[in-house]
Amino acid sequence: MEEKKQLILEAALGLFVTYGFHGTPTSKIAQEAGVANGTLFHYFPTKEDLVIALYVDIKNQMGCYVTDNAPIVPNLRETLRKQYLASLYWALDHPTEFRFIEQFVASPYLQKVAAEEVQKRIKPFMELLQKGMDEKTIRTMPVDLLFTLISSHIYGINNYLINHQMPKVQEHALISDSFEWLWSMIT
Amino acid sequence: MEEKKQLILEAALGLFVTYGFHGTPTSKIAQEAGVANGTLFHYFPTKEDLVIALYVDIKNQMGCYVTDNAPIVPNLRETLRKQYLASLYWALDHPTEFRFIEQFVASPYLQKVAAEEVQKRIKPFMELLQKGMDEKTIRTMPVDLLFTLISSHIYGINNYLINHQMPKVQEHALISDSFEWLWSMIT
DNA sequence: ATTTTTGTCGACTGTTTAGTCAATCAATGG
DNA sequence: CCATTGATTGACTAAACAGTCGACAAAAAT
Repeated sequence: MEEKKQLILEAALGLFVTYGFHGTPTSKIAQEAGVANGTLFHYFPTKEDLVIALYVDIKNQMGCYVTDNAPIVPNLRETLRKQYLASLYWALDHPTEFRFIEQFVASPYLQKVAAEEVQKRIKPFMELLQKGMDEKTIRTMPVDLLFTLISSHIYGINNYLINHQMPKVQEHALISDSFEWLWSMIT
Repeated sequence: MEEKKQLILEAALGLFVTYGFHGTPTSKIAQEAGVANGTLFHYFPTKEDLVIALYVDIKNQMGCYVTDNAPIVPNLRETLRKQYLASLYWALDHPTEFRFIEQFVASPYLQKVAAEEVQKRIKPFMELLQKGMDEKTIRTMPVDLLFTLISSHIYGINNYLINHQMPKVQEHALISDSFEWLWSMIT
């Protein structure tokens, strides 16, 4: 029965984002999830385990969404564009999850999650970028610098979108434009 | 006698970055600073006050450095370049402070610090960007979107630089290049 | 039918924590 | 030289916290 585990993760997510890791007692998480205190520790031996499990879970969700909705096609630019849009739309649809990720990666918890765990999902994407540089479409630079550049661009745009509510149409136009800007930066 | 206040801020900075806000008891901060527990609360009535004071203090330091080292000159591109470089070099020289800022802005604490406090320092910079758009040098877009784009670019580059140690010469070359990339994105 | 495993509960605990307080101490100023 | 003010101390406390435990229930396995 994984149902309660899910409830705990969901409750933890909301509380962490609102009050921070420090300001969220496990007791409140259990209460919010509608389970007993002990149940929480049955699934997550320590609070840290819970935090990290939540991170891994969310990263997986996002990863699945992107790989499902942004297929790799022959054209590099189109592939990249699809991945870019998919990432942004996922983030827009999951603002709470996004905030959690932000909070997590800025915290010392990040160092507790294995590097491979982080790298695993993004490997195909890295190879895509590398190919783009090999065929001289994309500017030559260390591939993980390029990745950092793209990631922080997405983070930035998303933060802007979160803080400036606007109609869907306008939102879409902005996202579409911003990819062009990104593209002109890296080519 | 502001000396002890400074000692407390310095101790807090190091501990927060290493253990996070939650993982750092006020008692350890006082101990590390070499002052009594009560002294800490004499200067900062609550732990939250301390965290926020530290944020404001660091933001001020950074702001001073940039305005001192990156004068506004007639040429927009050069002015922007100077500000860009100054920001990055400050961040490179103050990795701990930078990490703290990252952690802070991702945390719920951010909402406790008045918006004006945040906006105050960057106002001249915003006006600079607005002027660049008015004279059609820079792409037309909401000015705070442009600001977000530049900020996250700097954050990204800095994160890369922190995680990939390299000789000063190479570092400088990369920073110089990355400004060109940024410039090609926003013009 | 009986044992074993697994999930669930919530009262409980030992520790840790933010914050208090009454008592000194240092400095300033009238 | 005293009075007032502000800085400093560290022992103290009340509350909050992460995590434990023994009991019970439900399901699975034998």
